[in-house]
Amino acid sequence: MTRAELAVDPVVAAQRLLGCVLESRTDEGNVAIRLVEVEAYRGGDDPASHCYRGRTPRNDVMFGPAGHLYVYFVYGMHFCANIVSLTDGVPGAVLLRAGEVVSGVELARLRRPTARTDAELAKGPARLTTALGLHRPHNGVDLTDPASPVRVLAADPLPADSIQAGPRVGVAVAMDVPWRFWVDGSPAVSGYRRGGKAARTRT
DNA sequence: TATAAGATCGACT
DNA sequence: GTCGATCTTATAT
Repeated sequence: MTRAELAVDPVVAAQRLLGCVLESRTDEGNVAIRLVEVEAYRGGDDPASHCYRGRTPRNDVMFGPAGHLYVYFVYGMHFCANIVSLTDGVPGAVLLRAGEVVSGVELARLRRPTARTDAELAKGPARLTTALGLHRPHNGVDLTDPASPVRVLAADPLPADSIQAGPRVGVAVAMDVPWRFWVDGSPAVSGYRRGGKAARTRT
Protein backbone atom coordinates (compact mmCIF):
# COMPACT_ATOMS: atom_id res chain seq x y z
CA MET A 1 0.00 0.00 0.00
CA THR A 2 1.49 3.34 -1.02
CA ARG A 3 1.05 6.74 0.55
CA ALA A 4 -0.54 8.02 -2.67
CA GLU A 5 -3.25 5.37 -2.47
CA LEU A 6 -4.17 6.61 0.99
CA ALA A 7 -3.85 10.34 0.35
CA VAL A 8 -7.45 10.60 -0.81
CA ASP A 9 -10.80 11.38 0.75
CA PRO A 10 -11.29 9.09 3.76
CA VAL A 11 -14.54 7.78 2.26
CA VAL A 12 -12.53 6.50 -0.70
CA ALA A 13 -9.58 5.36 1.39
CA ALA A 14 -11.92 3.42 3.70
CA GLN A 15 -13.31 1.30 0.87
CA ARG A 16 -9.84 0.88 -0.54
CA LEU A 17 -8.59 -0.48 2.79
CA LEU A 18 -11.26 -3.18 3.08
CA GLY A 19 -9.62 -6.54 2.47
CA CYS A 20 -6.13 -5.18 3.05
CA VAL A 21 -3.93 -6.73 5.70
CA LEU A 22 -2.54 -4.88 8.69
CA GLU A 23 0.57 -6.48 10.15
CA SER A 24 2.22 -5.65 13.46
CA ARG A 25 5.64 -6.89 14.55
CA THR A 26 6.59 -6.79 18.23
CA ASP A 27 8.95 -8.55 20.60
CA GLU A 28 6.10 -10.92 21.40
CA GLY A 29 5.65 -11.91 17.77
CA ASN A 30 3.70 -10.92 14.70
CA VAL A 31 -0.02 -10.62 14.11
CA ALA A 32 -1.71 -9.88 10.79
CA ILE A 33 -5.34 -8.88 10.39
CA ARG A 34 -7.46 -8.60 7.26
CA LEU A 35 -9.70 -5.56 7.55
CA VAL A 36 -13.40 -6.24 7.12
CA GLU A 37 -14.96 -3.15 8.70
CA VAL A 38 -13.88 0.51 8.68
CA GLU A 39 -15.29 4.00 9.15
CA ALA A 40 -14.34 7.32 7.54
CA TYR A 41 -13.78 10.48 9.57
CA ARG A 42 -13.10 13.88 8.11
CA GLY A 43 -12.04 17.13 9.69
CA GLY A 44 -13.82 20.39 9.18
CA ASP A 45 -17.26 19.38 7.99
CA ASP A 46 -17.64 16.20 10.04
CA PRO A 47 -18.90 16.88 13.59
CA ALA A 48 -18.12 13.29 14.62
CA SER A 49 -14.44 13.70 13.84
CA HIS A 50 -11.83 14.44 16.48
CA CYS A 51 -10.63 17.18 14.14
CA TYR A 52 -13.91 19.02 13.87
CA ARG A 53 -12.81 21.70 16.32
CA GLY A 54 -9.33 22.15 14.95
CA ARG A 55 -5.85 20.91 15.63
CA THR A 56 -4.94 19.76 19.15
CA PRO A 57 -2.04 17.74 20.56
CA ARG A 58 -4.16 14.60 20.40
CA ASN A 59 -5.33 14.76 16.79
CA ASP A 60 -2.07 16.21 15.47
CA VAL A 61 -1.15 13.21 13.33
CA MET A 62 -4.47 13.43 11.48
CA PHE A 63 -3.22 16.70 10.03
CA GLY A 64 0.02 15.11 8.88
CA PRO A 65 0.85 12.94 5.86
CA ALA A 66 -1.39 10.03 4.86
CA GLY A 67 -0.44 6.48 5.71
CA HIS A 68 0.43 7.15 9.33
CA LEU A 69 -1.22 5.50 12.32
CA TYR A 70 -3.45 7.51 14.67
CA VAL A 71 -3.86 5.72 18.00
CA TYR A 72 -5.93 7.23 20.78
CA PHE A 73 -7.19 6.27 24.22
CA VAL A 74 -10.93 6.23 24.93
CA TYR A 75 -13.29 5.50 27.78
CA GLY A 76 -10.41 5.28 30.22
CA MET A 77 -9.50 1.76 29.13
CA HIS A 78 -9.37 1.20 25.40
CA PHE A 79 -7.22 2.14 22.43
CA CYS A 80 -8.53 2.66 18.91
CA ALA A 81 -6.48 2.85 15.72
CA ASN A 82 -6.96 4.88 12.55
CA ILE A 83 -5.09 5.18 9.28
CA VAL A 84 -4.53 8.81 8.31
CA SER A 85 -5.82 9.75 4.86
CA LEU A 86 -5.69 13.03 2.96
CA THR A 87 -2.78 15.32 3.71
CA ASP A 88 -1.58 18.88 3.13
CA GLY A 89 -3.10 20.06 6.37
CA VAL A 90 -6.52 18.60 5.56
CA PRO A 91 -7.31 16.11 8.32
CA GLY A 92 -8.95 12.78 7.64
CA ALA A 93 -8.69 9.23 8.89
CA VAL A 94 -10.14 5.75 8.62
CA LEU A 95 -11.09 4.04 11.87
CA LEU A 96 -10.23 0.36 11.87
CA ARG A 97 -13.37 -1.25 13.27
CA ALA A 98 -12.91 -4.98 12.75
CA GLY A 99 -10.90 -7.65 10.99
CA GLU A 100 -10.05 -11.32 10.69
CA VAL A 101 -6.78 -12.58 12.14
CA VAL A 102 -4.93 -14.22 9.25
CA SER A 103 -1.63 -14.88 10.99
CA GLY A 104 -0.36 -14.94 14.55
CA VAL A 105 -3.65 -16.32 15.87
CA GLU A 106 -2.05 -17.76 18.98
CA LEU A 107 -0.57 -14.44 20.06
CA ALA A 108 -3.86 -12.68 19.30
CA ARG A 109 -5.64 -15.18 21.57
CA LEU A 110 -3.20 -14.42 24.38
CA ARG A 111 -3.86 -10.72 24.02
CA ARG A 112 -7.62 -11.22 23.86
CA PRO A 113 -8.40 -13.80 26.53
CA THR A 114 -12.09 -12.90 26.62
CA ALA A 115 -12.65 -13.77 22.97
CA ARG A 116 -14.68 -16.94 22.81
CA THR A 117 -14.18 -17.55 19.10
CA ASP A 118 -11.50 -16.53 16.63
CA ALA A 119 -14.03 -14.27 14.93
CA GLU A 120 -14.19 -12.22 18.12
CA LEU A 121 -10.45 -11.62 18.32
CA ALA A 122 -10.66 -8.38 16.34
CA LYS A 123 -14.43 -7.81 16.22
CA GLY A 124 -14.54 -4.17 17.30
CA PRO A 125 -12.13 -1.22 17.16
CA ALA A 126 -10.63 -1.63 20.64
CA ARG A 127 -10.46 -5.40 20.21
CA LEU A 128 -8.66 -5.10 16.87
CA THR A 129 -6.20 -2.65 18.38
CA THR A 130 -5.59 -4.96 21.34
CA ALA A 131 -5.14 -8.02 19.12
CA LEU A 132 -2.44 -6.19 17.19
CA GLY A 133 -0.76 -5.06 20.41
CA LEU A 134 -1.04 -1.37 19.50
CA HIS A 135 -0.63 1.25 22.23
CA ARG A 136 0.11 4.91 22.69
CA PRO A 137 3.72 4.72 21.40
CA HIS A 138 2.42 3.53 18.03
CA ASN A 139 0.70 6.86 17.45
CA GLY A 140 2.23 8.44 14.36
CA VAL A 141 4.15 5.48 12.93
CA ASP A 142 4.44 5.37 9.16
CA LEU A 143 2.52 2.38 7.81
CA THR A 144 4.10 2.70 4.39
CA ASP A 145 7.67 2.39 5.69
CA PRO A 146 8.97 -1.18 5.25
CA ALA A 147 11.00 -0.77 8.45
CA SER A 148 7.97 0.22 10.50
CA PRO A 149 6.66 -2.16 13.19
CA VAL A 150 3.16 -1.78 11.73
CA ARG A 151 2.40 -1.93 8.02
CA VAL A 152 -0.56 -2.10 5.61
CA LEU A 153 -0.28 -4.65 2.86
CA ALA A 154 -2.30 -4.11 -0.29
CA ALA A 155 -4.81 -6.69 -1.44
CA ASP A 156 -6.69 -7.32 -4.63
CA PRO A 157 -9.68 -4.98 -4.82
CA LEU A 158 -12.87 -6.53 -3.55
CA PRO A 159 -15.85 -6.90 -5.87
CA ALA A 160 -17.99 -3.81 -5.47
CA ASP A 161 -21.08 -5.79 -4.55
CA SER A 162 -19.37 -7.32 -1.51
CA ILE A 163 -18.92 -3.91 0.13
CA GLN A 164 -21.78 -2.73 2.32
CA ALA A 165 -22.27 0.80 3.68
CA GLY A 166 -24.20 2.22 6.62
CA PRO A 167 -24.16 4.74 9.47
CA ARG A 168 -21.19 4.87 11.81
CA VAL A 169 -21.23 3.15 15.18
CA GLY A 170 -21.17 4.81 18.58
CA VAL A 171 -21.38 8.36 17.33
CA ALA A 172 -24.17 10.65 18.43
CA VAL A 173 -24.00 13.07 15.50
CA ALA A 174 -23.95 12.91 11.69
CA MET A 175 -25.83 9.64 11.68
CA ASP A 176 -27.18 10.38 8.23
CA VAL A 177 -23.88 9.84 6.44
CA PRO A 178 -23.18 6.19 5.52
CA TRP A 179 -19.46 6.32 6.21
CA ARG A 180 -19.12 2.88 7.73
CA PHE A 181 -18.10 0.20 5.27
CA TRP A 182 -17.82 -3.53 5.75
CA VAL A 183 -17.27 -6.74 3.82
CA ASP A 184 -20.56 -8.55 3.37
CA GLY A 185 -20.77 -11.88 5.13
CA SER A 186 -17.65 -11.72 7.29
CA PRO A 187 -18.18 -13.21 10.76
CA ALA A 188 -15.90 -10.57 12.26
CA VAL A 189 -18.05 -7.57 11.34
CA SER A 190 -19.00 -5.92 14.61
CA GLY A 191 -22.50 -4.89 13.62
CA TYR A 192 -24.41 -1.76 14.39
CA ARG A 193 -24.67 -0.37 17.89
CA ARG A 194 -26.23 2.94 18.50
CA GLY A 195 -24.43 5.43 20.69
CA GLY A 196 -24.89 4.23 24.27
CA LYS A 197 -24.70 5.91 27.64
CA ALA A 198 -21.64 7.99 26.86
CA ALA A 199 -23.13 9.19 23.59
CA ARG A 200 -26.38 10.44 25.04
CA THR A 201 -26.45 13.90 26.46
CA ARG A 202 -29.33 15.20 28.49
CA THR A 203 -32.73 13.69 27.87
C1' DT B 1 -8.05 24.39 38.32
C1' DA B 2 -12.43 21.92 37.66
C1' DT B 3 -15.71 19.39 35.17
C1' DA B 4 -18.10 16.78 31.58
C1' DA B 5 -18.09 13.55 27.96
C1' DG B 6 -16.31 9.97 25.11
C1' DA B 7 -15.18 6.69 17.46
C1' DT B 8 -15.98 0.70 23.83
C1' DC B 9 -16.22 -3.71 26.08
C1' DG B 10 -17.92 -7.06 28.95
C1' DA B 11 -20.73 -8.42 32.86
C1' DC B 12 -25.15 -8.74 34.58
C1' DT B 13 -30.60 -8.73 34.77
C1' DG C 1 -31.39 -4.81 26.98
C1' DT C 2 -28.98 -2.08 30.38
C1' DC C 3 -25.18 -0.47 33.10
C1' DG C 4 -20.60 0.26 35.17
C1' DA C 5 -15.52 0.62 34.76
C1' DT C 6 -11.87 4.06 34.27
C1' DC C 7 -8.98 8.11 32.76
C1' DT C 8 -7.63 11.25 29.01
C1' DT C 9 -8.80 15.28 26.60
C1' DA C 10 -11.00 19.47 25.71
C1' DT C 11 -13.59 23.20 27.25
C1' DA C 12 -15.38 26.20 30.62
C1' DT C 13 -14.43 29.20 34.88
